[in-house]
Amino acid sequence: MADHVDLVLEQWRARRPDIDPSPMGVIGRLSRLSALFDAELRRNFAKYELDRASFDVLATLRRSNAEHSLTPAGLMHSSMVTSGAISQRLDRLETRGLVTRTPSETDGRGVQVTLTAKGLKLIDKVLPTHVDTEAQLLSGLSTPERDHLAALLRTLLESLGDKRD
Amino acid sequence: MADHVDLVLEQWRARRPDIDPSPMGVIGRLSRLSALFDAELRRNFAKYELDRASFDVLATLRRSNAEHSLTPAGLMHSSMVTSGAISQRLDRLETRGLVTRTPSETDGRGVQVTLTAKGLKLIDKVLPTHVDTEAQLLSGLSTPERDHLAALLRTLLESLGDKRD
DNA sequence: TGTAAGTAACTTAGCGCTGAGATACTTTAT
DNA sequence: ATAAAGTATCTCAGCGCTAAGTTACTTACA
Repeated sequence: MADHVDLVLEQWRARRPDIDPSPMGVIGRLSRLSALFDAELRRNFAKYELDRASFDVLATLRRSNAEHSLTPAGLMHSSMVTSGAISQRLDRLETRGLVTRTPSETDGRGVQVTLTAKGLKLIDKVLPTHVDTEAQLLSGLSTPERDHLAALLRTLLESLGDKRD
Repeated sequence: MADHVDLVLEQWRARRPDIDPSPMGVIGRLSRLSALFDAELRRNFAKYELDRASFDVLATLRRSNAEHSLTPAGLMHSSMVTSGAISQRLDRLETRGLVTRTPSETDGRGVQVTLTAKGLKLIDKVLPTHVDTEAQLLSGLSTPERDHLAALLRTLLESLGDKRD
């Protein structure tokens, strides 16, 4: 049994036997899987005229609180993109009537982003199909394997300083 | 102990208790790690006036064979991007004198891409620092944990049809 | 042999993101 | 009270990618 990364590792060992390429065995596979997952999840989003960026914002608002409401800064922290990207995502979602921007009552600089009824309806329709797609993508592993994988990835994230907030 | 994804899972269980969000425990962490790794590797590439795209091409040529030479199609298959992206990457690398494009002798449509001496020197300088950076990123796991993680990721890649070629 | 289908590489419009910077408001310190 | 520093959001030029389409060549077959 061998995947693409096994070939790459073999090639490196042949051409540069002085270098231990084993870290690529983890990081190469991880980034390859990430790309494959992304492509597949995108196919599902497209059925609902969504992309990853829009889905991320809608889903983050949906799960955040009962009001489905956050600041742009809150969305930024959750999404790992810059503030400029959030502004542009919100422009698109606002144009489509899926979210609203309301000035903060307490802070003149602040804005509150809230799911509209239309946005709520859409994300609640897409979410189950999204989770189903993810489950499909993981169906090559048994449940204990999946749990073990999640635990290893969590250890790694924690070692890199990933925090709850 | 909890990472950012644990928080997300809790939020989903609170807002949508009818949906089992556990697939996100794997896929969410995986894509988060991929983004963190990418950012850190980029910092290293930047020291050598490289980006991920250029590094990928140079490294693929370096490990491919003794001539350090492939077709654009070969580079495309290895890199998971489109043919248009490869054309543009090669434009940039050719302009910098790191690779050459030579017409194929047997196929009038074909092109052979080869590392120049300058390109070879650069990739051989960057490669050890790249692997070191990767090893650093994985230092939160023990060696057996790393091996186990690589094995689980390989199983998953194989289940998704990832092949050696 | 001629032509249709297939293949390799390239071109380009459009897209979303980054990084830098601008704007407007708030907090802190004097 | 006022200036300086800090914060929240937005704007925009530039970048690399995708998707669609083009060009040039090769292969298969009628």
